[in-house]
Amino acid sequence: MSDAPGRDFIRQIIFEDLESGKHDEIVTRFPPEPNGYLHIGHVMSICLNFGVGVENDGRTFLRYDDTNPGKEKQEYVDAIERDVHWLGFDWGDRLTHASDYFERLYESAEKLIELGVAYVDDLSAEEIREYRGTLTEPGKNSPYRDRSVEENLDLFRRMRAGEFEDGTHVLRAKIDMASPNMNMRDPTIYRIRHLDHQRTGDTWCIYPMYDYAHGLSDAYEGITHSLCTLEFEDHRPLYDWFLDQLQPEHRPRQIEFSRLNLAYTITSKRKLGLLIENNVVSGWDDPRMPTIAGMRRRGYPALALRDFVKRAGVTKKDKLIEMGALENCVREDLGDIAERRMAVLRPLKVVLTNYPEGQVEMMEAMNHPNNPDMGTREIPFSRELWIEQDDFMEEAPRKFFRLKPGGEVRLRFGYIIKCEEVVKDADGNVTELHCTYDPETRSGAGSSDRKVKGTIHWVSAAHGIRATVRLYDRLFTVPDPNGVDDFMDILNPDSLETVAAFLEPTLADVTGNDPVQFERLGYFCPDSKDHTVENPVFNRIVTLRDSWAKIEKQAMSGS
RNA sequence: UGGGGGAUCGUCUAGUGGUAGGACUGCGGACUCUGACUCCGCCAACGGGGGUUCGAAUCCCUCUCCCCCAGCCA
Repeated sequence: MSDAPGRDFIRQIIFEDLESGKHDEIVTRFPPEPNGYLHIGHVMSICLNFGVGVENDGRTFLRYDDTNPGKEKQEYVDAIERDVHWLGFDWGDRLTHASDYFERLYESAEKLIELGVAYVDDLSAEEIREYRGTLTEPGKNSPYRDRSVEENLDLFRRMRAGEFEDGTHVLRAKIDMASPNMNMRDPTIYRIRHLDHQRTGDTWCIYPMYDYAHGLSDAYEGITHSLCTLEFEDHRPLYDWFLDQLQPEHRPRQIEFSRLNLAYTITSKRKLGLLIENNVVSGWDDPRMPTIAGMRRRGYPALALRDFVKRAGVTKKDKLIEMGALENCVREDLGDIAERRMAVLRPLKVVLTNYPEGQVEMMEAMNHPNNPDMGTREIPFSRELWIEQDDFMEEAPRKFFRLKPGGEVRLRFGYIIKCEEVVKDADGNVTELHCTYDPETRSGAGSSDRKVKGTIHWVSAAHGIRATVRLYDRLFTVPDPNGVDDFMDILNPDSLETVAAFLEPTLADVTGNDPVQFERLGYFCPDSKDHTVENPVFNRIVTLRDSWAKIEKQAMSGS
């Protein structure tokens, strides 16, 4: 690890705190609320918090911020643990919950009352809002603000005892109703919720608010650096205020960084939930979702995700990162590790008229062009083959290196073939190509060193495996859907395309969901939910870079 | 017309008074039994205006733009 460049502003602060002796151990925490699935934005936070811990031989807690029963579910708790582990991080025995501290938090709240800096308010939610004032006008004090310590204590204990209905009382911090910072205008500390909590059951009917519970939980765990996103910046004075009042043994410091936004995607848990409710996607782990579960199912490697957020960096500037940056990381990782296979997504029949009927040759194919250690496999070659519809053009432009009438092309790991005849149906659609092959040009062993410009992939018609392949695209049509209220209007109708494909036979019995490259097409993996040996279902993780597509695009816009 | 933050190539990011660098994208080329990979090259930025200084992205003044905050959500 070298210094200065490469160290973001948070790591710089931590470095200095270690240098100066302010801390001799770094303790961080990743504190999700279990009210939804983790998404790409959380990957950033996870990598930062756990990364900083690992880099400094420190400790990192996975702490559930479960202070709001009703919104939180065990399903989400389980998903979060799975996702963090999958990303490659481990919290050891440091799995905690804000709810672990409910008793301590309660006691501290009584202490705030005794200190005279907290009071029970009888105002309704609506009245509190009215009393709060606006961004430009100060608020005014609640008529209940000056109750005695005894009265407050009595009321608060009765709140806990369940004597009051939801919404009738809250405990508030007594700070400053005229503060220019809205968070300091006597924020609520406890509210009444006669609701079972997923962990504490019916033990409590009052629950602490985030601002109160969070800083103290940090303190209880000895967190040194409490890293959160920018929108909590003006909560920091309140975070510090609680610590000032209660003087816990450890004093954590909150530092804020900017969220990571990905172009053409949303990360609001609420909106993601709506996509599911409206059946736009199949669930939290739909491969189009920006959730960790979705990206995992899509086939994005954990390493690629980690690399991506590392490259995005930690700053305080709003980010809207291009999709291409993520895709680049995915390709970069997969390029080295994914074995190559052949598959035809949109089949067109080719008949080799001079190839003996019934003959089958086994062709040797490299599993990876740049890494012989990954071995070879054998693929059957026969008289009738599938090739990609896109690999044939009847009237081809000059730069088209694939098959055209009278033209030649190499079949990858096979022979050079020549297109002799185009067979069409009554409507003029091309249904079949009659070609001849050159026996001297067998891959590897060929006696001819003849070269042709194009090489295309293929699958033997008699041996190909039928499979469903799902092709994914962005979910939205605009770069920043976060800003759009009715996001149903900007959905990409083509975010999922399903095709019936033919796969080379070596793909017949894959069971895991290891990624492979379908040569010339992209990276694919068996779908973790729907794939079976009987009914193979593959997801396209990401396409390959396609410079031909660019040429085509230019030609289209140019003419 | 309150408060808190932020502005560097299209995108992300380095830089802390001394040649504005990297990554992604884009463009051009080499190579190629994947139009992939790899390699080479190119385009491209300090929000505006003043000031201090031999010298400013960096310091000062000023303006502009963007984001966040009025939950008994986190």
